[in-house]
Amino acid sequence: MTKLPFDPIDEAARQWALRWDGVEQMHAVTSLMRVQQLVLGRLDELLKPHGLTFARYEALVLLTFSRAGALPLGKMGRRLQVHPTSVTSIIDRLESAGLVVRRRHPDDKRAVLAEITDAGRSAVEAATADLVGAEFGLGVLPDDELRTLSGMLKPVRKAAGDF
Amino acid sequence: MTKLPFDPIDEAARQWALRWDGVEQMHAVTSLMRVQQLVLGRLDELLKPHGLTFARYEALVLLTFSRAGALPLGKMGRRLQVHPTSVTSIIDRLESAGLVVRRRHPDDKRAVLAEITDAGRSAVEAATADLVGAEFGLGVLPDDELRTLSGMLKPVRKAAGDF
DNA sequence: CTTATGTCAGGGTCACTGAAATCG
DNA sequence: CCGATTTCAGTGCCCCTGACATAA
Repeated sequence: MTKLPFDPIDEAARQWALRWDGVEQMHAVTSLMRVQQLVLGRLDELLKPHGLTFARYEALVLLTFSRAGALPLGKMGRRLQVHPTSVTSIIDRLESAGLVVRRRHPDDKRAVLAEITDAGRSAVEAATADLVGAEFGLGVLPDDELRTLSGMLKPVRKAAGDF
Repeated sequence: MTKLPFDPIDEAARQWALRWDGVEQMHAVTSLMRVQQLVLGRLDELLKPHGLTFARYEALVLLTFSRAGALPLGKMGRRLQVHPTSVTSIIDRLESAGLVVRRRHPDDKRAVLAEITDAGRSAVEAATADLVGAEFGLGVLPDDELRTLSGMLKPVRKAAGDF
């Protein structure tokens, strides 16, 4: 992964404009993909010592936010916007690591609750400290730009039917 | 994937602020991940009829931009910012689909050139028409916001050592 | 009976590590 | 010998489809 003497996306956009429409969209989409990859890579690197991936970390954080420290898997999937089978897989691995336990739902016998353990809570705290310390890999952007960024991405999520 | 009656990221940020720092970063990172997933899903959906994924489409476009319609695999990897083994895999599949052929480099016998075929050029044109027609899944954002978005993402790429 | 919940099997894409062969 | 280029084997991650058993 050598450093290039120029911005590869700017260069691609320059060539793109010579034959096709939508340069702004193309540049933004390509930038989005690349930054997501870079940031996710950095976060996973930070989370690795804690035995977590970002997806598993998000699930653990969601449980931390729930009053009982437990949620049905289906509800977690809808909140985290991930596929039902992915939730099963994520909880499987968190359970193997002892950060979560599966329990039967007291009222609805179809449902399964994922409940965070003490080890899970410790892991979330330690991992969060590392992520916050590393500014989530977005340290180059000031807070007002971060708010602008989030604000511009929201209509995209809304248009896609997220909420 | 049911629609939620509220924004799950706003809700997560609200809870986050009650116990940890870095809400702006957390909100931006989560939004980035989600939007990337949504947009990539849409693009892959548009590209599927053409037998392409977004990664393979990008490789094909890069070849279209080269003067000879051919580039060494290593150079493609650096331009597309993907792992060397991923380039091999991507070219493997493009070659199976008849969109690209492998040739020996005339000067450097270690290197392998990927050369786009006529079928490859047709596929790029057709796929591009579909992507541009769908505004790359970013139709809700006006051009000036797209430029702002790309402009804010660039320092992140630069800080990560992309160029 | 219909719908909702969760699990499992299986396929697909891509990232990465480590090793190897080839050649400059 | 060192380094660059490419390939291959294998692992891990996550997404998705389809089928299934269970229970509301």
